Amino acid sequence: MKKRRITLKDLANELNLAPSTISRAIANHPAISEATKKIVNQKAKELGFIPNSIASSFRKKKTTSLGIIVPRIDIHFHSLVISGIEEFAYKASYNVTIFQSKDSLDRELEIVRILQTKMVDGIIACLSLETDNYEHFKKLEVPVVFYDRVPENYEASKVVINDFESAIKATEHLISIGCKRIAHIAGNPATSIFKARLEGYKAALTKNNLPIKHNLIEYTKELSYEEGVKCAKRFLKLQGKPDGIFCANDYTAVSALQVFKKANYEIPKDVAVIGFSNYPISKIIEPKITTVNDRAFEMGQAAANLLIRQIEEKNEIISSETIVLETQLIIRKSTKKNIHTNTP
Amino acid sequence: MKKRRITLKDLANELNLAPSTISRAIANHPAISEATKKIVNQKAKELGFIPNSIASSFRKKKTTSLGIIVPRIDIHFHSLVISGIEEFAYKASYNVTIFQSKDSLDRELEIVRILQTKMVDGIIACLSLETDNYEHFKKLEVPVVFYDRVPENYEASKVVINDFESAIKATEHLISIGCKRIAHIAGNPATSIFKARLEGYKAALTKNNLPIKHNLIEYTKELSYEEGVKCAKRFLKLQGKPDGIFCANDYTAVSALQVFKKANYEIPKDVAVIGFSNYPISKIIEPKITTVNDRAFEMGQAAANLLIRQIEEKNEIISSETIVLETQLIIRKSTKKNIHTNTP
DNA sequence: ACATTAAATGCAAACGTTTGCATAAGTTTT
DNA sequence: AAAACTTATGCAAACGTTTGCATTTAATGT
Repeated sequence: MKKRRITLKDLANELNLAPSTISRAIANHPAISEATKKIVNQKAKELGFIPNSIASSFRKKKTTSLGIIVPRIDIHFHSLVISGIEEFAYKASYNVTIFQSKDSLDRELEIVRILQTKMVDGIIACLSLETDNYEHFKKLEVPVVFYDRVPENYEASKVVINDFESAIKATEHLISIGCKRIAHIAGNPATSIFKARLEGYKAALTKNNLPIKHNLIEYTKELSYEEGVKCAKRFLKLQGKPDGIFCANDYTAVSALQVFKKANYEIPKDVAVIGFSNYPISKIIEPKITTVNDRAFEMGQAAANLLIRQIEEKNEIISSETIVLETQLIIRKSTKKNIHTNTP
Repeated sequence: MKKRRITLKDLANELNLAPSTISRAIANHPAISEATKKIVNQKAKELGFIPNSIASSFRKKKTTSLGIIVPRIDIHFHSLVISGIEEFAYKASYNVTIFQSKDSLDRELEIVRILQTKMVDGIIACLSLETDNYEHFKKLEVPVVFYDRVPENYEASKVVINDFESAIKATEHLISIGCKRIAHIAGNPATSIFKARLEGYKAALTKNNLPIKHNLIEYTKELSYEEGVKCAKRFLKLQGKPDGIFCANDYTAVSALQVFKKANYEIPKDVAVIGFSNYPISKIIEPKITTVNDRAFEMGQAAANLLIRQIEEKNEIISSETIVLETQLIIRKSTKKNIHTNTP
């Protein structure tokens, strides 16, 4: 004989009040006198009343929970974004339900279908690599905010960094320390952010009257460490070797650094290396790697903020909004050519 | 005028059937004829019926969702565990709601309170560093499974690795390659897992007739890279320097490796280094670090599996269960003293 | 003293699904 | 052909909270 949970009605009976009064008292409704609120809350504590939030959600048609779709949780970037989302959501009394698309469109479709069943008040999503149309998101009745990998040619709320400008900044930093032959390890250009980084790289060269040499650009499928090693080795075989390498992420930057180091090139003297994303490894590896802080945590916070604002928006005038976060270049030893450092 | 969502009743009216029949048809109940099931499903698709899972949860008193409490999402270990949980839960049609305790007991208490309101069918938790009693978990009416940092002297379901045995294995590996003066960089012994690693280290020494030297053991608060550097530097100042170092995690292993390398010691010739957890960095850094695979992903899967089994358990005979996962030593260059490698 | 207003509480329906039990129709057994 | 099942469907209540509206009581104004 397991004991039933205490409900509003139990409290009402106990106190000879209407359930509605109890409900309002606990919700701190202004129409209820302070006196009754006090009694109710006291009795609630005494009987160990725990509100049934499912019943509440059901009645109010509001779950105060957000659905998050990420490619994979165990990628550091995404775990930081999720952390930012959770942090903001928690303070706003929302909770966060997570799904991994595993970069599969099929799975993304199924997740969206699950979320359709109305368990969340809003959705934050980073598109899977396979996603090339957004019909499934159109069907959703709740607001959606995309981050990082966002839909193109489709009106939606988004939180992104300015990859193009950031890539220019990074490339120009290499130029500013005297690099003339700057190489680039690129991600898959089918993904907009990697394309933007590539374009930024090219734009910086052009802007500074440096030629774009196609053998100084190497493409990867997924910017893995192993792919980075291959790319760097190809650079190493070139006649005119690069004196600076801008890598589209930090893993490939580590690869480049190690390959050139092993071939007895000095970093940054012979070749400077710059990465992207500020992964933990970038400040541990020797020499520490200059990189672009991609603001993952802040991106999560901004996305949650934007989404919750949209959920709670009274005036439904704004249909979509795009937030572009400012990145910053974190300059470390791998590009400190001209600077004598005496730090221990 | 926003359109209302299609409900079971709408379908029922449309088809001149009772809502109960619709409900059963969609749930594929055996009492419903195949013919009606067909009509119902067809009509459901036609009208775009999406079941309201909140209503269902409310009625069934079952949410098919799990609550996860982790210290921080952006710690690689935990993100791997979460990934394992999500993976298993997804296949079992559960979804996963995440909370970060930020290693704060207060926050853990509040999260438990939130989860109390019955939005989850079960909970997976890694205790916060501050947690020293488990009263708040006792109040929960749903099954709880702990992982990694688990309660002591308290009956509960747990998923852990055998830290003690793993530490013995790691230390004996150092001994097997000829190390005589083995140091240890330890975590905070207040945390059971770090204490177990320390004890395993000591046990291995004793078992192999090596003395336990207290200046060869350095303690850290949180096993950070920076702390690791400090510990390693202290080892470097010793008269009898270590010829092998067993570190309680990979970050401190990287520190040790770099500090000794910088001081012109060769790894592993002069000093061998072994880490713990198999972080990505361990196989990227030069030389790659021998480490203990802590099975984070599998730990998540096992926890989810155990929890869901407990949720769905018909016979409530088993009140708690502990799963100990087998670790494995991943041997890499940082301990390959006697082996000539010709790998490129 | 009576009308008006304000403050506090109660009533009852509603949210969309599920489920035990009843019922109707059809089938088999005797 | 009646009795006993089987099969398929319907009825109606229930889950616990919230909310618009009605009602009661108290307070204020004239």
